[in-house]
Amino acid sequence: MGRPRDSRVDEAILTATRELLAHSGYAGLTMDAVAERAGIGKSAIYRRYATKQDMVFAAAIHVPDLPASPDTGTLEGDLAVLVQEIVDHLTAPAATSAVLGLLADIGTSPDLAVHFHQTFVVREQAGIRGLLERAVARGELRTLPDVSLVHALVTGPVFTTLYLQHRTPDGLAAQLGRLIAAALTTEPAPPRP
Amino acid sequence: MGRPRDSRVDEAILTATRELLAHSGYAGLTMDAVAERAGIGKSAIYRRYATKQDMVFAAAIHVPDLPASPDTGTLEGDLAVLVQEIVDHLTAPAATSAVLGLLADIGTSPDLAVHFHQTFVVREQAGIRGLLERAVARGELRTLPDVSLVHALVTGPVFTTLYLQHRTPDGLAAQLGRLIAAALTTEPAPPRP
Amino acid sequence: MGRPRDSRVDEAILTATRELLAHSGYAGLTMDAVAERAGIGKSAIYRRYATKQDMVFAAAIHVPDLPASPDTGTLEGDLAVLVQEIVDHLTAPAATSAVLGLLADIGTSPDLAVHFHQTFVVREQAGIRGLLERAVARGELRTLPDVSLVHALVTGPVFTTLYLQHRTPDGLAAQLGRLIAAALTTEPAPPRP
Amino acid sequence: MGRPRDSRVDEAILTATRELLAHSGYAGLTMDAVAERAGIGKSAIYRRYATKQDMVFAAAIHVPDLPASPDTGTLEGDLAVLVQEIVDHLTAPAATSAVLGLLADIGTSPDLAVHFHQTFVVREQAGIRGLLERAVARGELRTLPDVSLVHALVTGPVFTTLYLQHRTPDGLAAQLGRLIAAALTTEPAPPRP
DNA sequence: AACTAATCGAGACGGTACGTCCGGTCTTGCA
DNA sequence: TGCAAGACCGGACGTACCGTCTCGATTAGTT
Repeated sequence: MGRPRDSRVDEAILTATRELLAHSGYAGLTMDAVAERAGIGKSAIYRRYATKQDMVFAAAIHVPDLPASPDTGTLEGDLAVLVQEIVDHLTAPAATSAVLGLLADIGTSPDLAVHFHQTFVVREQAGIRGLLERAVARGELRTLPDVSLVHALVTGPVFTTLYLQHRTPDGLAAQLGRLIAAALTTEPAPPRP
Repeated sequence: MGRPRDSRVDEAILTATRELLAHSGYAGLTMDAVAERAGIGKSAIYRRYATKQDMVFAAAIHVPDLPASPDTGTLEGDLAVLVQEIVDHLTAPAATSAVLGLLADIGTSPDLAVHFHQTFVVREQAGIRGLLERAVARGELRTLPDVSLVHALVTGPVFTTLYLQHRTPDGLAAQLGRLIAAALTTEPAPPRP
Repeated sequence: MGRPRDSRVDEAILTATRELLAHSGYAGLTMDAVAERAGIGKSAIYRRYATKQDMVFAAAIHVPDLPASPDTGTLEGDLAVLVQEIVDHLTAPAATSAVLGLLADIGTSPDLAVHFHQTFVVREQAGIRGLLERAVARGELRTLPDVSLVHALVTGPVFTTLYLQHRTPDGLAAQLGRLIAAALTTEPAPPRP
Repeated sequence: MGRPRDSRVDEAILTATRELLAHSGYAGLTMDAVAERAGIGKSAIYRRYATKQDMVFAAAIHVPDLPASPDTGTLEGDLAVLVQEIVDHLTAPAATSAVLGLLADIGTSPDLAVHFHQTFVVREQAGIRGLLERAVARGELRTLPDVSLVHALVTGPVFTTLYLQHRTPDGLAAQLGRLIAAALTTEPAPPRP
């Protein structure tokens, strides 16, 4: 009952957070600054998000009902599409500085850790599993590889490129798609007799 | 002139920092807490390190005169050894929480960014370049691959495994060595005529 | 036109305010707490009272159509009755903590100041004036003393006893009545020739 | 050990508090405003005073080593001097608004209550006791009156005049001295046989 | 043996962000 | 229109931390 939440306030918070993230980065983001820019009171923020981390997560980690990745017909194509999706997520101006900040703060709050895991690990691994099963069905793969390992191979290089090398990931998706497909389809050397 | 620095103070700072990093994480680490635990004054810290980041870097990022990775005779072996070195670096109790914190703070300080880049990117890529050149010399590779890409393939999955999946990287080195070697040695499909 | 105000709501507000005043004091009194305890909404309060001060005033300062103090036949007796009335007003559990809070907030709001003055100063001084005029008529006093001064002599000691000394004012009315009557009826020393 | 408190900071806090009290009153006084005006950090304030009340008390209730009131030779004169001292205390620009605010907040903090009592009640009553004993020794009084009662008679009317009537207490000291002396020296009517 | 100069522990300092709390206003839907 | 529920803005509170600074007390090397 009572007065319902004003959806314009929701929007204003998220927008202001994204703008400030893009402008000042995660560390330079202030709750008061968000409130002021959004033209709202701090209480309106804390009514929605318990901590700064929660708010940034909601604002920066744009996770709609991720549409299941399309079937491109080949393992390599599917992988390339998946990598490109991840790249697109992480290169959104707000996300870039937020992801690392949140990742660093995970040690502080178990809640945040669970939330992060659900979004990035569980969700992505589900997509990867589907993708691999299609490859098995097609005959590209003989057995289903370790999903966690493929997840690491897919997301890891994107992280390194963005956050360690600070390079623009142009062409990364295609390259990674090809390389990972090659790695997975190569027969491991049979154990010596 | 004047009184020389006390090397026991150096030790006490680094030890206390490592212990507190392992116990409270990067975000929970306080300069006052380090000083108290080390039994020293804050001025002794700031005489040595300009910022919290500098101190943590010195304490957590154990970078001795990296001994050039040994030649194991195969690309796969060399890659496995390299991955294992990276894993060992990052799984040191203090490093785990420090690396992400520092990475997140890089946006704040250009100095830190340069320092980090020198240590992680330049150094590792030099090792990778050598490793790949050996493989070319052996005939395992026909041409020298893009070093940045291989760097991403080598370090990225380690990051994902540790910081996203929060799994212990047992056996990761061997698996990654095999997969990356396979990916690099597979001939890319020739363009259709 | 529309729905008439619910008198049970009026009662609930006043009762809750008094209970909370007695329990938490003026500073600890919250509008939300009053609403919750009264089982009503905050709008019902603010429809009746513009500010917290107004509400507390209405709840704590019990001012009916003050029955003119009876004529006891002597100045001393009249004074004692008046003091006792003031004591009774101020020792009501809710009033004790409210009066000081309101007095302190007077600087903030001129409206409250006027309201307070009307209730405490004007009203009481009117009573005192009548009382003194009776004494003049009786011959107990030769001239009418300064009403403000007598007002200060009558109300001040009650304040001190309650709010500075935190003592129960047992017997205070009788004592004050006797002392003030004595002071007023004593001939001031004639100016020396 | 360590760096000693900077006495200029002490001064700056007290001065800023007094100025703001005189300008904005007790309710309008903000810790941030005090810090800003004093040109210091809030931590410097909270290192010295646990709460806003403590700070205001220290700043507004100017209580040096109260010099024992002089012996004027008569009870009336001694009383007038004492009243004037109290008036002077309370009419200091900072004190006027602070005293009521603190008095109102006493319910919140027992510490503050004790502090207040020590300063106003114990100290003043000690002065009054001495004054009355001198009057007994002189023969002006036959027996020592109730100190609490005289305390109420002395301080109460000042409170009423300042805080209820909002009048300037010109001439109040002389009037009160005369009236209270008269009240105390008048023989109570002997009980009828 | 005195002097000089830098170090040391302790802790105060300015500044800034945090998350909480309240007062007074506004907005729902029900009666 | 009244009412309960509760969201909203604004702004103060007291806490915590960073990096700087100031003490008095060491502790070398230099006169």
